[in-house]
Amino acid sequence: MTVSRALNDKPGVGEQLRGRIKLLADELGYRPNQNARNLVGQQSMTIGLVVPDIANAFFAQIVRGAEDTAYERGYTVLLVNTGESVQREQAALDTLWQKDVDGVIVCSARMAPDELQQQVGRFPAAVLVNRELPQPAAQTATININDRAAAEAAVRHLLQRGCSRIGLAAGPATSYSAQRRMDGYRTALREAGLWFDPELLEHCAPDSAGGYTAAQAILQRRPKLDALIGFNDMVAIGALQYLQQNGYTVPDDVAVIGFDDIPLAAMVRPALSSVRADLTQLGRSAVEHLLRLIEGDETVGDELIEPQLVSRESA
Amino acid sequence: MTVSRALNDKPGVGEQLRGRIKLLADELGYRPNQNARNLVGQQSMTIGLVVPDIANAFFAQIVRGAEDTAYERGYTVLLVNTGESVQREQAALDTLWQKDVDGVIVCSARMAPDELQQQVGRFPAAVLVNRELPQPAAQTATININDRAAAEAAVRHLLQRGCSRIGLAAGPATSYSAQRRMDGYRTALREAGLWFDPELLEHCAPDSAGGYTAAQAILQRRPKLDALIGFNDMVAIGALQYLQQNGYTVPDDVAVIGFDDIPLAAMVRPALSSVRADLTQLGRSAVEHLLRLIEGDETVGDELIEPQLVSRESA
DNA sequence: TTGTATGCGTTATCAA
DNA sequence: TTGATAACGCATACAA
Repeated sequence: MTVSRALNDKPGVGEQLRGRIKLLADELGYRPNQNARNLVGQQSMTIGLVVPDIANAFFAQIVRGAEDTAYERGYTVLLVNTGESVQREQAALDTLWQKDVDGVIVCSARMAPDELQQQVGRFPAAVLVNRELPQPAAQTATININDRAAAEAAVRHLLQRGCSRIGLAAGPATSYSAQRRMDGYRTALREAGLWFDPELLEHCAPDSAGGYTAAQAILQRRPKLDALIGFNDMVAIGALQYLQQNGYTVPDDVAVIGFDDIPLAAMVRPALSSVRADLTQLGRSAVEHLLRLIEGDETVGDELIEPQLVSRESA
Repeated sequence: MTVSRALNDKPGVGEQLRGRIKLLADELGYRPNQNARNLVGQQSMTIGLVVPDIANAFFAQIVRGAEDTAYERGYTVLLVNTGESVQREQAALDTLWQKDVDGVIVCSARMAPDELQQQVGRFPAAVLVNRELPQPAAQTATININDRAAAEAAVRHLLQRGCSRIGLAAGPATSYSAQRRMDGYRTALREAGLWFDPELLEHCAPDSAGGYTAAQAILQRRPKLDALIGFNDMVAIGALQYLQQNGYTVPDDVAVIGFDDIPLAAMVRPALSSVRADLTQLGRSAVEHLLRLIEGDETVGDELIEPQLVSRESA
């Protein structure tokens, strides 16, 4: 007991004895066993982080920010990859719960809203990334990227350049992000007094092949297109390829903008303009919110990350 | 006790009682507490994974492969990011040890060889990625990418194309990989009866900026260069940019090859040839080796991953 | 200031 | 086949 007190800097130990204990512990390479600590029911100083695909740069950046912050605060991260499968998401949350994590951060889960809410409710604290909750729950916060604002920024930038026939390779119809970006797209057009032309919009897979075929489809319907927004950078780059292969000059004939600002965006020719969110910061912020929730702070609100337009050659 | 036996499918429980127990456990949402299990001294079914930078695609792929395999085998991965700092590497291994992990996988640590060996010796099992051990230790295996063979393959490919003045943007002088690749480079040249010209070699940071300046430096010394090998794809892409901006045609004037085959390699113009190792497979393999070590298999040997040349437009 | 008894949730061991 | 007891390593509550 005295040893425990000495090592944990708790009062009630003679200073000289404390010194001897610490010295000896050091010599012996003593490290307190975390499992035993957790068992007694304190904090486990561990948080769970659930991501669909760690090899995806988007999530990797978030993970990095989260890991860094957790480390600074003395927490360890339990990472689980779900491979976009609901079943594995379930299993992940089960595992984390069994390990007594102090809280979880869940990135864009596939789970249905109410099931997610229920699953996440078991934990002492939780932060949801890129998901909204049906009803706000205690001990839970959300962090979303302001997709509407991102899309609006893209449209306004193109309008300022003098574009007026702006296409949208909109990504998967089922994606929440895609829906919010479509929203922002329509809002910005309306504000500019422009009519929304459904023929300028095409859903597509969220990769370069999707962008390629979407660009093709839109241009066949509306050959006088003067700008194109991609659901993400890969889509935009696919569109870029189609345009270049079919005699359009970018940005003079058609300006192009993507989202996310992946490293590739700066490297293609012409360099791709993109609307970016600071994902490392998002990860940091997620952990900070989570720790505040863990500490019982009731004032933790949801956060909306404001993206910024990075203007390069393509628009 | 009977409950424990029933739920763990151990013999010594009446079948009907076992059934009732399982049913009830299910209803109650019972999940065994991992900390208590670990405390009793069984396996923790958890492995540690230490990487320098999870946001680096190279490591992200390894992590993904490792995570997948671990999940399939019922293990959970404790991920720790070290940010290329020796101190944090230390802290990471300490934390993992305190958590009673069954084994660790350490990716290209910065730690000095003997310190690494000592640190890693505390664990029941360990796998080192891209590191060699001073003296082979029990319960420890290594997985390395055959950098020498990779560099030799690159050089031979260039020789076959008719190149004979082959530059090397060699990466950080302190990197083990870089040293092995230099080795392979010199070996392949010697085999072809070519003299090694130190002026054709330039160390550089392992990113596109490094490649850019290295290309510049080498070309100023040897303007008649006809091929350039980058330490990795980012270096090669940086070199590509320098070449294009200075009027060289790739691959006609100067052929370019990189290493790693990151997704970006296929997307730049001209598409980059690269020597790739299957990193997801490496991650899978690392976990499989580790689990065999954990199970006490004495026959686990070191592994050497053989990379393959992916020939695209640039060489 | 120091030390003893107790309990966290699970499993190994031994008894019924 | 079932159940009682002890133990894992630590920290809380209480006694000396």
